Amino acid sequence: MEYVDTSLNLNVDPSSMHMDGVLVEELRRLSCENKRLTGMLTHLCENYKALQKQLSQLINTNFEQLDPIESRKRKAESDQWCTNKFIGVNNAECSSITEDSFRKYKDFNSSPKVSKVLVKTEASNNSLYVMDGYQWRKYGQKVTRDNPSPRAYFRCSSAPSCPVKKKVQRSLEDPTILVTTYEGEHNHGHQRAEISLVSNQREAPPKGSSPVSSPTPTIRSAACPTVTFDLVKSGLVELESAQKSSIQQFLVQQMATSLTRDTNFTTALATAISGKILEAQW
DNA sequence: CGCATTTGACCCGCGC
DNA sequence: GCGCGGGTCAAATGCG
Repeated sequence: MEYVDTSLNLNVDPSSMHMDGVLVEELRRLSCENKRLTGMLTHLCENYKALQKQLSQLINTNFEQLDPIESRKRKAESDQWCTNKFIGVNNAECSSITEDSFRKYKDFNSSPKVSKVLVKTEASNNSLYVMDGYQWRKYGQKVTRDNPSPRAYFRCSSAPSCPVKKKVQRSLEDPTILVTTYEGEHNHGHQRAEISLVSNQREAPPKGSSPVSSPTPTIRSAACPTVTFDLVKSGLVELESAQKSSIQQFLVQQMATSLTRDTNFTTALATAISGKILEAQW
């Protein structure tokens, strides 16, 4: 796995080298690394903006069209939302969604405990398996009146007592989109990373069925309503084999840039470096 | 043989 | 009370 080396060798031995040259060399190296990280950050921001724009457009244009049945159910859902609100379940907003699109999304998905995820799949893929990092056990399937495609029912099997359930059904308007409805909250930690991939074998479809639905990587938070980004469409992810390494690399880079953007971290780092230098000089 | 999925039967809430 | 539809159960089935 390729990764960004953010480590700093602070074990400077003054007796084994000339301090001035070493420091200049070190500063030069840090400067180069800083430039490289800045470049990565810029690239990351551009990708982020592009994704955000695409998501916003997708939500604005397609939300009502994707699942008109849901529009009819909104009254019932809002009743449930009131019940959930009474229970006192709160829900933090996802920072990755624009305020406007989130408001639309929140209106659409008006229950804090019931979150809906739209997963874009390949046209040839007709399975109802959605990767989200948790283990799910299918306990039922039903053809509903309003939608000819079957609805699959899953229970979270990551933990024995986890109450979370999910329903997966293809959108009536766009069969390549899986409408996944999560109910409840996980009472256990994530077993895998937030971004899950094809390699999640537990949720691989049974033998004989079509390949796992996929790999539109889903980026989600366990605590808030979730939105799936269609990275396939954006062109950021092209091949399944490339997905894992690119996403892992992306995560590492994101962590690195997050650290470098954190003023507390950089201050502490500067203090540590200067402390080490002073210590070495003494 | 154990485990997960499939699928028909059953349960339950809601509207009339 | 009855019918309808969504949700769940559990026996059957299949696979490693």
